Amino acid sequence: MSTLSPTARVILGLLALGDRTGYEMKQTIDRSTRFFWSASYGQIYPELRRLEESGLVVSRDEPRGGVQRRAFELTAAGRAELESWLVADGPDRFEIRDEGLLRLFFGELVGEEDVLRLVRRRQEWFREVAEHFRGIGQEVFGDEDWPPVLHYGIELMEWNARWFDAHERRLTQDDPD
Amino acid sequence: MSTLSPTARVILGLLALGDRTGYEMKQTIDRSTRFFWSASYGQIYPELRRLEESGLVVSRDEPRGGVQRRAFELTAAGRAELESWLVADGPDRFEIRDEGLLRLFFGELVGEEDVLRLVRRRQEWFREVAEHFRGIGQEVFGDEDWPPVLHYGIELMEWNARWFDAHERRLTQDDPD
DNA sequence: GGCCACATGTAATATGTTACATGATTGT
DNA sequence: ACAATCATGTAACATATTACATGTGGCC
Repeated sequence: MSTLSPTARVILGLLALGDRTGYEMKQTIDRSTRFFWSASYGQIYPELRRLEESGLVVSRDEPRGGVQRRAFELTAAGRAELESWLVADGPDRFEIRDEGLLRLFFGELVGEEDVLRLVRRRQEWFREVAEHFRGIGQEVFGDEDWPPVLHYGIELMEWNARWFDAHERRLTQDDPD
Repeated sequence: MSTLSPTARVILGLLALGDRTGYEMKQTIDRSTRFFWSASYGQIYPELRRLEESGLVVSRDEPRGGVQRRAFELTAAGRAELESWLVADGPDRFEIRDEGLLRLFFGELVGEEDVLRLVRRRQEWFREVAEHFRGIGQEVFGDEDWPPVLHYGIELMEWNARWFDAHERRLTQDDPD
């Protein structure tokens, strides 16, 4: 019994939400889960094959005109697997890789102005990403309710921007210059 | 000219901050950068060898009694490489992998009570991690000033806990049950 | 004719974790 | 005697990105 990778579970989830092809899943991922769980074609297609081999999904060819197209759907086993993951109690993987924080961590090795430049770039970047997320929200959901995780993403980016605002103030205030 | 991986740069940075052996670096990483940039022995030791091959660090044997021990230090080239990274303008890698958010994303596939259980577990978990970070701060820095990134980590965990508090309220309020 | 969106897939490479092997020293 | 800490390292495996190859169909 090989435990499924989180990426495999994303795929099962996307099938449950209505996606049918690898291409579609990649698009959904880029518009929604990418921020907290990304995946590339190089993962998606091989994973779909593995999932079919283990009987959690089935596929059939459904070309659109001359464009080849393979549509997947969950089997009963796949749906069961998905649901047992969704309600499980186990610890969730939580990882951050943030090169900017790394540079801030090593800030004492460079001049104050360099740290300030870094801090200001981050404020800007986080605000841009927040705006980008809002754009996606408008585009995909318009005036309907936006999904909680989209709000989470926007608010997290804004929190970060504010944290770096505050950090800039700390740096400029207690500095004799 | 092979561009250095972020992990290689962490190593250069830790050398600049005073670490000397792979073991020491691993410890520092586990106590400080792990939260936003982790690394295992399986990365550290091979990376040190590569860095020495490219002339950015040098090592010599410095056994402590009978315990073998290899102490590294930055070369001029290594220090230059480190500093040029620290002041560079390029975009910083920023990645999150959060399985809990993934489950929240798929929340509509399960019952409300299951989502609520997930949300409450996250509140708890984020508060525990915040406490864990505070513990590290006390242990390593005591009453001295704590580094900005440590505050960042604590505050980020607390922000998360509060976000999930608020989300719980949203779920229980506009629910007819 | 040319570009973009749709669509699938692989190979090479990069990155990272886990488990294991080895052994000295310190403290209980 | 034994556990914990100091210390180095590798092999197997897992995970993920990038670049490439290939082709259709719709639109301007």
